Amino acid sequence: MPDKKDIIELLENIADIMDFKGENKFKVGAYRNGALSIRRFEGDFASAVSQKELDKIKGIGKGLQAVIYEYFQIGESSLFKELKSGVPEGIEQLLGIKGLGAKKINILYSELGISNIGELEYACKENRLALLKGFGEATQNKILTEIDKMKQHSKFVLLHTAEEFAGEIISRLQLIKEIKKLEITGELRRGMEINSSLNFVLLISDANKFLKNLSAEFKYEISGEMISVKEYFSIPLFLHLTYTEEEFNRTLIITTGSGAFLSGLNFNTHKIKGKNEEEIFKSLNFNFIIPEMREEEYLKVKKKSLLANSDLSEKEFRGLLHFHTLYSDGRNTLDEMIDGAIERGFKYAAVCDHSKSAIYANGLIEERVLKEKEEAEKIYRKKNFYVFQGIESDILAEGSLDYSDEFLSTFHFVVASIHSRFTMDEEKMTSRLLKAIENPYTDLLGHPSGRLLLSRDPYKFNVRKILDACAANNVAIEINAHPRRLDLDWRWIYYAREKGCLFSINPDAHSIKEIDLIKYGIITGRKGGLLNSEVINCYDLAEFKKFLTRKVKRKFYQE
DNA sequence: CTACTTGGGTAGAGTACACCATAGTGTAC
Repeated sequence: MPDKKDIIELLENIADIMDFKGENKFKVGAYRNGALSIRRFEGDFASAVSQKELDKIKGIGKGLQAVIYEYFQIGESSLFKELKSGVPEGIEQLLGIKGLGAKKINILYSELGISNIGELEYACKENRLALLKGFGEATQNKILTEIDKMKQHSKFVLLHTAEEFAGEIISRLQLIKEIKKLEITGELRRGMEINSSLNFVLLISDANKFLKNLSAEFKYEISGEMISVKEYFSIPLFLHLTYTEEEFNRTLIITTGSGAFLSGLNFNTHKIKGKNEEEIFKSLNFNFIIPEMREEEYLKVKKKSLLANSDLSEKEFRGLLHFHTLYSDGRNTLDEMIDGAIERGFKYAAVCDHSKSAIYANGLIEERVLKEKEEAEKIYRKKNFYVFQGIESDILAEGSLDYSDEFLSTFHFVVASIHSRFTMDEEKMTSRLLKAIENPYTDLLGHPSGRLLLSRDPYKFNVRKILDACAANNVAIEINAHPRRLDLDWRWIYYAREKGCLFSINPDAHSIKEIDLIKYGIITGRKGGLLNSEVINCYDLAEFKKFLTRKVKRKFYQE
């Protein structure tokens, strides 16, 4: 039986091909919009289909209904099949290249017969693109750079993907009874934001039997005590074999790394001995350091008080700050999001939908803000759970936020973030951010660098100046927990802490499920040694209210 | 293609920016 996800994918694929073929852009848009409507549809999709009730979903008209019903009935779409015939498969891949859209790809295909990335790269290198009408040297170079980046990025996966992979490996390895003990190690154990390989340490009882059983699960190569599985995931998998407890612990430390960290501590790997990691650190005259913090950056920190092990954990989080709802581009109602927060043990929340200039995200004009605020108060009264009236206000090109000061003053909590105009020189971007930080109503600088891991570089700005300004202006810094962002980069956390900055770790959730992404932000915070006391989400309700009124007066709900 | 308004027809996300070409298009957010 097809499910919601299959239909969304089908509609998006149809839109892509229509776009490539130069179909009417509103028709293409209708398919894209239809996919979005279904993505946001809250009810039971399968039953809506079987009850023939799709016409109740806004954005799904006659045409799309026919496509969906057909797909449910016969498992395919005749429209999609027809569209697809004669379109090479690589076209989809080409759409993934930044700077290349349907129109340009169409020209490349019809003029030069380019139908995949390999051919495109070759044509660029032969200078054939620059000769086409509408193309030039700059475009050609940009495409080459993008292809290069794609190749680099394909060697990594994001943290949550690595975790997913690891889960699959663990469930398969658990079938092999010669494995007495198993532990994740390497980049994933250190909570790195991107991972280039998966690593496990195994304690094995019988090597021959183990290898025999392993070959039933994986195709592997063996070299010394290390087994590598190359073509199972997009990144390689390494199993490090040990046969005694002591060996297991030593290997765990060595493979956890990082290499630079261990050599910086002058860890003599031959001398490593002990029942567990704590003992091993102790025997070498070091305090135990949690895996996440075992990085080169740790060794560069001068202020001793910053080097205590991070005590951040999910159970200390009381405030769910910065999340979205159906009002802007979220997939759940405010009411549902609050239920999600309550279920997860949060004690209060601040809804921060997009502001009015975020048109692409259905941002809120003043009138709609008022409506959401009203609802927030209602929910607060009904559920006896504090719902702060927040906003994620766009930082405009020159640094002002996109509501008047008067209007801004009516929010309980203001996140300021950049969502457009990323390409500015460092000086301009820095002063743009500075102005936003100096705005008296700004409480939090959202995803400070704008990076999208493995996809978009951070914008250029003077990070030190910005972190200094956050400290000076009492503006907290976000560690956006979305695995695509993990922004602020953990490498800057020690510097910010030294300056006395406060932090806020937020899932930027666009659905109930995404609230759980907060754990990746916590891992990232732990990498910088962050303490609960430095994270405003760990404040209790009274402390958080106090934080909100540290600079400006704010009117909370009347008791 | 969809929604809305009207009973057949029309509008539909807005905008900055890079690039190529020297006025306009394509793309991304």
